[in-house]
Amino acid sequence: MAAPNNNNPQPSPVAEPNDNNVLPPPVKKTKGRRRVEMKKVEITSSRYVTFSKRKKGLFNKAAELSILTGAETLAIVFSGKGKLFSFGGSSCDAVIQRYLAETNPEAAVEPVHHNKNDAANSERLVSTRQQYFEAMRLLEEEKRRGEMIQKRKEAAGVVGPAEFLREEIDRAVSWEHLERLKGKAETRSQEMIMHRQCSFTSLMDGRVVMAENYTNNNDNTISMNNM
Amino acid sequence: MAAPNNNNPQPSPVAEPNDNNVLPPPVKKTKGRRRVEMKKVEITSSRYVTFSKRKKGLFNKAAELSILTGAETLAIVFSGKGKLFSFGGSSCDAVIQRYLAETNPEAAVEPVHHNKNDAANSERLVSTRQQYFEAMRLLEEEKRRGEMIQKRKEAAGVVGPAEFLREEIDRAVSWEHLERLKGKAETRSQEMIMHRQCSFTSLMDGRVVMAENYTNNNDNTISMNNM
DNA sequence: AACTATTTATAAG
DNA sequence: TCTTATAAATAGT
Repeated sequence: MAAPNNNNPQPSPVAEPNDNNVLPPPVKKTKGRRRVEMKKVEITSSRYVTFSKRKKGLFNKAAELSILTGAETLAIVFSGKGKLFSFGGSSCDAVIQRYLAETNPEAAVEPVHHNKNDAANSERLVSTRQQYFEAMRLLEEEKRRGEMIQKRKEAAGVVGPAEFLREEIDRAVSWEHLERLKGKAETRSQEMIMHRQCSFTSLMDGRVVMAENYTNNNDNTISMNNM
Repeated sequence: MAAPNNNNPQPSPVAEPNDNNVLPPPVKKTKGRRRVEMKKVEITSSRYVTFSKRKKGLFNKAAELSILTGAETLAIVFSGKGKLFSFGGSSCDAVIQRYLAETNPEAAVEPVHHNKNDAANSERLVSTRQQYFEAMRLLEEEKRRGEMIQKRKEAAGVVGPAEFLREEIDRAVSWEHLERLKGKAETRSQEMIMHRQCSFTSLMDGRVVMAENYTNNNDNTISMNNM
C-alpha cells in the first residue's frame, strides 16, 4: 500500500552492448524484499517495524475479505507488549442489527432506527430497547472520543473530519464484535473503551485506510503507540 | 490493496520479426491476476472462491504475524451464510498459561505441567486447578475429535497424523481464545465445540498450512464445508 | 517514514 | 482444484 504508482519506463535490466543508448544505470538501489525465515524476528527494532507493517496488512486483509464477500470479519492482536489492537470490518448498523437479532430473536425484524419517544409497551421488547439505547450511547461516546482525536489530528494536519467519523464508527463496530463474543458483559463497557488501544481503520470509497494507533489515557489525553 | 493506478503499459506485445531465435511462445495461457474493484463480488460462485482463498490468506497472515513478532493473534470470520471460522495463532500452553494468569493472577507462576495427583490443599488454587483440568479435558476432547477426523482423512489419503495433532491443538487454541474473550462462559463448551465450524490450521516447520473446513455434526459425522 | 526489488497472494482460466 | 500472469505486500535500506 502507500504505493503511488511509479510507472517509470526503464524495463530493461539487461545491460545492452551499450551503444549510444542512454539506459538508466542498472544499479540496484536496494536488495528489495527478501525471504524471511518464519521465526521470531530477533532484532527488537525490526520486530516492531514488522509488527506495525504486518498488523496493518492483516487488518487490511480482514477488511477486504469483508467487503469482497460480505463476510463479517474480526481480527484481534495482542502485541508482544500485551497491547490490544482490534479490527472489525462490517458496517455499524449491520452489526447492531445482528447483535440484537441474536440476543432477542423475536425483536430482530424491528427497524433499528426507531424513534426514541416510541415508548416500550411490550414487556419483551424492553431489554432489546435497552440494549439498543446502550449501543447508541456507546456509539455517541465513541463519536465524541473520535472528535477529540480528530481535533488533535487536524492540528497535525493529517486527515479530514469525514474520515474520522468513519474511523470511529468502525472502531465501535470492533467493540460490538468483542462484546458479542464476550456475551452480555458487565457494562464496564465505558471503562473498557477508555482504556483500550485501538487501531483505527476506515472504509473510504470502498478503499480501506489505516491510521496510526492511539491510546486514550485516563486523563483524557491521547498518546500514539504502535506496540 | 486497490491502488488507484491503472497503468496498463502492455510490456512487450510487439511481435519480433521472429528470426531463427527460438524464444518461448509469447502466448499467454491466462491473463493472470487482475485488479479487482473493492466491492462485493456479485457472481456467487466467484464470491465463494474468493472467500475461501482470502480466508486462507487472512489466517495465514495472522499466523505469520504471531510467529514473526510474538504477538497473539486471533481472526474470526462469519461467512456470508453465517458460518463461523476462526483462527488462533499462539501455542497451546502459552494460551492456557495466559488464560490462567488472567483469571487467577496469584497462581500464574505455578507450572502448568503439574502432576494430577498433586492434590489441591490451598483453597485459592482450587478454582485454578479446576480451570486447568477443564482445559485439559477439553484439549483431550479436541484431540479425540481430531483422531476421528484424522481417520477420515487417512482414508482419503490426504495428510499424516502428526500434522493433525497440531491442527487439533491449534483449533483448541482458537477455542481458548474465544473463551477468554467470552469470559468464563457457562461451560456449554462441550456443545460449542461439537457444533462449531472450524478452519483447521497447523504450523509445520514454521510454515503455516491450511486444510479444509469441516463441520462436526450431531451424529458424530463430519462434513466438509467452505461457507 | 519513503523507496524498490522481491516475494507472496490471488483473479482468471 | 491446478496453473499462470499479475497485483499486492513487504524486507531491508
